[in-house]
Amino acid sequence: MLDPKILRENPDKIRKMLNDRNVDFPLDELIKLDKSRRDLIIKTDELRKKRNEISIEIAKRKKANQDTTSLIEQMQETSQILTDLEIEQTQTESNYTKLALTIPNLVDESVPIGKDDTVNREIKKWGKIPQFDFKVKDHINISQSLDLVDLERAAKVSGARFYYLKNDLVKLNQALIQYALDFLSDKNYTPVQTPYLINHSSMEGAIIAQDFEDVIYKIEGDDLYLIGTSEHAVASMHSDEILEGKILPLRYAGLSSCFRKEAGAHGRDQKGIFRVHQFEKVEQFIFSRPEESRKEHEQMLSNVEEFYQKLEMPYRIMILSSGDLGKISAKTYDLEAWMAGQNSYREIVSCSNCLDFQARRLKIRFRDRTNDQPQYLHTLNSTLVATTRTIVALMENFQTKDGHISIPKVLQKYLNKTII
RNA sequence: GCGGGGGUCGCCUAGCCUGGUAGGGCGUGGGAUUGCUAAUCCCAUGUCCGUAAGGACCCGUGGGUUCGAAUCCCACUCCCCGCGCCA
Repeated sequence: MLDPKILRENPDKIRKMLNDRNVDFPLDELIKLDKSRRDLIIKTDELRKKRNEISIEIAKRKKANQDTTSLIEQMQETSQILTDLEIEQTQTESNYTKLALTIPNLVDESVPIGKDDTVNREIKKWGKIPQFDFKVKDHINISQSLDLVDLERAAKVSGARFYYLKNDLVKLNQALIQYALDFLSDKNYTPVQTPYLINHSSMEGAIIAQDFEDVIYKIEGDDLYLIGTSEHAVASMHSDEILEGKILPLRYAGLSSCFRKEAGAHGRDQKGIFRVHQFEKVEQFIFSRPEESRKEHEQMLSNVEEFYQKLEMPYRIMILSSGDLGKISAKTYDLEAWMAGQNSYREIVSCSNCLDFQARRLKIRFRDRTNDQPQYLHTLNSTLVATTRTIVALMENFQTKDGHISIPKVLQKYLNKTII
């Protein structure tokens, strides 16, 4: 949700954003709805004022045993007009909110403008791309020969894009989670394992409606949705709250399984565990003062870099262009890890600043002193590790000549071995 | 799942029976005063509209009855206690 003040005072800023994002949106209709919504508030407020005045007068007269017939007649009349107006107001309000909830976030000035991912800008490369003196295998190959993944039976039991992890890959999955939690705990993040099912209003606060269809599973018969990431559950954790300014920034290390429909991804990354419906993720989530969110964003990214450097993982950092940017994000960095089996960089981390966009939808505010006007805070989120994708990169980059996987130093103590 | 009790403006609580401007305490912020970090007193402390003056809304949520609902009625929801089931 955008600040309605921008809508009123600077609609061109929004028009530019829609253009930059290459999004169709009936902005004029939203402006009109905002206007009529406010007009109706003024009208109904006036009527309620009148009603309150008469009501007080009736109470007074009743106490004094005076006649109230004409006043009650007036009340009846006023109430009738008010009821009609209220119906109109509720309708307008709901139309406004419905539409306002679908508008995407503003785009940060530092974001490259362009229609799709071809315009994403690389800003950094780290690490040496591994060279092999043998025929490189992809992760599917490796996991099959080491009996680490069973895709066929998963397909039988659950369908495409599901998997059974087996043997040491189960432990590697856990090792990544544990390493990530330790890593963030050391940086004073509060670990939080979230509910995996959340209700509609929480989900709608965290994402935009279209995404419900594309990525979110719904539980039949209940007002519950499977989270696509712990971000959804952590963001809504403080909904409808006014936080004390002094506790900011709030930094959470969210842990959860993640569930995604991956609608529209048919044909892409069809095989293996790169693109799946379920995986585990440790996520950085920050509630920040507005003036500090850009700094926090950079800090999150540098945490991510440190994490993957310690994992000895070659990567590059991209800034997503306006056309590729998620609707709720104002600016997103992706970390793309080198994947030897595919001979290319692939996305494994997404690091976003949502500014006050989610906070407005979820009504999360803060203030420094009791009598201050509460203001919306900023929310930021970034993958630290999404297990399956990082496992793919580890398998492919750390493969050995004899078909095994060597384990990066930082993970060895969690796995209790140096090779799989 | 069944039975019982509950949800009041950050926290605690009054008001509900008997409908008529939601009151108090604590905490917090600001101020006054006192030669101490204490005490006392005053003001403020939910949301929305409005530049403001001001006004409207707010008693878990949504309906209903009524001129008027925190209060009466219905449904839902969450919490607590007991029973049942259960990793």
